[in-house]
Amino acid sequence: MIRTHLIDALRAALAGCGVEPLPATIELGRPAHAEHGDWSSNVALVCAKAAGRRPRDLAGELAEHITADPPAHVRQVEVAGPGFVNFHLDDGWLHDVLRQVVAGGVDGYACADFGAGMAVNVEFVSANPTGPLHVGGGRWAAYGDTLCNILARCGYVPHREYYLNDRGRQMAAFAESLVARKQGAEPPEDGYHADYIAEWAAEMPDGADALEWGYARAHRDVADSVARLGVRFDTWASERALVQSGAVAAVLATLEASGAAYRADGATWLRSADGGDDKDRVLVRSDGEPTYLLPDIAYHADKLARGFELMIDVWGADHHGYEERLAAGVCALGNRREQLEIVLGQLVTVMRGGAEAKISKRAGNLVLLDDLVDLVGPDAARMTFLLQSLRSRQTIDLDVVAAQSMENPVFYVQYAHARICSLAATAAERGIARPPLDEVSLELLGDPRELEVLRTLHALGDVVADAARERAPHKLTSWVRELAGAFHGFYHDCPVLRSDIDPPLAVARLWLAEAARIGLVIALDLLGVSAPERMESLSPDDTEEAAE
RNA sequence: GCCCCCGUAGCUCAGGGGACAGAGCAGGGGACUUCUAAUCCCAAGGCCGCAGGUUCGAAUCCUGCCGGGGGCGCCA
Repeated sequence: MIRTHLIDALRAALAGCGVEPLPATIELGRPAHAEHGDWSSNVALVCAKAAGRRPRDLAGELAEHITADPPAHVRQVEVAGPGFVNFHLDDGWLHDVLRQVVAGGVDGYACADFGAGMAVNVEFVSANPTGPLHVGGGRWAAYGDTLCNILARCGYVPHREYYLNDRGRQMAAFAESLVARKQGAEPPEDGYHADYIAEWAAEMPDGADALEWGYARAHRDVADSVARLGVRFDTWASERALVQSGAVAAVLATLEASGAAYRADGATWLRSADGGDDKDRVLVRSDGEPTYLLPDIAYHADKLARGFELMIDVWGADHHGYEERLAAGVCALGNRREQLEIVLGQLVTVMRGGAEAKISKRAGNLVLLDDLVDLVGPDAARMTFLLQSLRSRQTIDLDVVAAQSMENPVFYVQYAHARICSLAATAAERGIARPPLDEVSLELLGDPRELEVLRTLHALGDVVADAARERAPHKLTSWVRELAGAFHGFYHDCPVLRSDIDPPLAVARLWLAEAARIGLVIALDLLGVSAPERMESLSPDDTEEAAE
C-alpha cells in the first residue's frame, strides 16, 4: 500500500528527471535509525552512474519532484548520506496499517498469493520406522510443518509427507533384534541395542511377526510423538508398497531403455555423472538387491505422478552427498531439476548430563523427542526448534532446557497474547465496548510505543513472504518476538482502562491491542504454538518456590 | 584431497549489499496504591575468525587461509 505509492512516486520522479531506462526494481526499505525517516530508497545511488549524475544530485532532483506533488502521508522528502532519498511520513500511514490489520483479520491479513495454487509436496522427518523419534527429529517436524503453514498462507497448496523405509536391511535388523530380546538374548552385532527394543519385545505378543509388529509399533510411536508437537502428516508413503506395485521395476526399465542406466561389473549403474554428480552410482547391486537410490528415484517420480509440481525434501546435513545423485535420477526420467528442492538442515546435538548423547538408534543412549516434550511441554519444545535457522547447528542440552524452560521465549510471546485477552475481558466487565473502527479517533495514537506496535505489524506481510520464499520459518519466530516486545512496551507505558484515560483514547488503544492480538495469533498459528488467553502454569508463588 | 554448513557481545543466536551491528540469557542499577512484574527502563559489554579483492557502500558478495561440524560405499 504505502510502499507501492512511494515506489510509484519514485518511478515518476525518475522519469521526470529524464533517467532511462528506468530500473527494473526500485528498492524501498525501512531505515535502522529514526532520523533517516520512515522509508528510504537507494535508487539514486543505484542509477547515478547510468544517469550520468552524481548520486546526491540525482537524489536531490528526485526529492524536489516528489515534494512538488507528495503522495499521501508524505511530510518531507530529504537527501541524506551518500544519496539516499528518505521519506518522513505523518503517523496516518500507521493508522492505516491498524485498519488493514483489522480489516484482514486473522484469516486475511499478511496473506500472499504468489504460490498461485501450486501443489507442493513437503517431505520431512522420514526417520526409519525402527524405533521412537529422537530429539533431533523434532527439528524436522517443527520446521516442515511450519514451512507448510507458511507456504499455505502464500497461496501454495502444501502436502505433508513422511517416507517410510519399510523394507531392506534396517528393517530386518530391527526385527531380528526384537526377536533376540524376546528370547532373552543379545541382539546381533549390527542390530539395535537401545533400551526400547527390550521394552517393545516385552510388549510383542507371542507368535507375532516381529517385522510387521515392530513396524506398526514404530510407525504408531512416531505418529504419536509428532502429533504431540501438533504435526499431522497427510501421507505416510511406503517404500515397500512402491516396490510391490512394480513402480520401482518400471523406473529401472525406463532408465535402462533411455540409456540413463547401464550394466557394468555385474551391477546396474545410473549415469549420474552426466547430471552433475561426482561419479556414476549403483542402482542395483551385483547380488540383485537395489540400493536406496533406485527406490528413492521411483518414490520421487511417484510424487510427481501424484500431481505435485514441486517437491521439497527436508534432510539432515549428513545426507548432503546424496542430493546430486537423486537429482540426476529424477532428471533422467525427464523431470526438471527445479522440481526437486532439498533443504539441508544442520543436525541437532543433544547433551545430557554434560555429555553428548548419540543419535544412533542402534547404539542406545537415546534421547527421545517425547522426553523433551515431557520436560518443557509442546509449545516450548516447538518454539525451541523454530528459534534458529536450519543452517546453524542446534545444541539442545536437556539439563539446561529443563532448568531454563520458564525463560523460553515462547512464554514471552504467549504472555503478550494473554495480556491482550485480559485487557479485553476487563474492558467487557466494565462495559466498555469497541465502537466500529471508522468511529474511532485513531489519530490519538501517537505515542512512540503505539507507533512501534503498528510499524511491527506492517512488517508481517513481508516477513511471511520472505519466510516462504527462503524456506525460513525462523524469520517468523524472530518477528513474533519483536511484536511481543513492542506490545509489552506499549502495555507498560500506555494505560488503556485507567480512570485518567479519556474514553476516545481508551478505545483507540483497545483497537491497537486488538490489532496486536491478530498479529500474534497469525504468527503463533503459523508456528504451531498455542495462543492461551491466560498464563496459568506459573504464579508468583511458583516463582519464589522455583528460586529456592 | 574434494563437497556442504557454521565462526557476530561472557553464553545462545538474529541480521546475509545500505547509513552509528541487534535480541535473549548471565552479570550491574532501577520501576508494582496496576489493565497480570512471565513485564518495563537505564548502564555496561563487539578488530562481525584472519588476509586480500569487487563496490559509491561489505558482518553480508568473491578468493585464499585458520578453527568447528557433517559428508564423500555395490551402507542405510
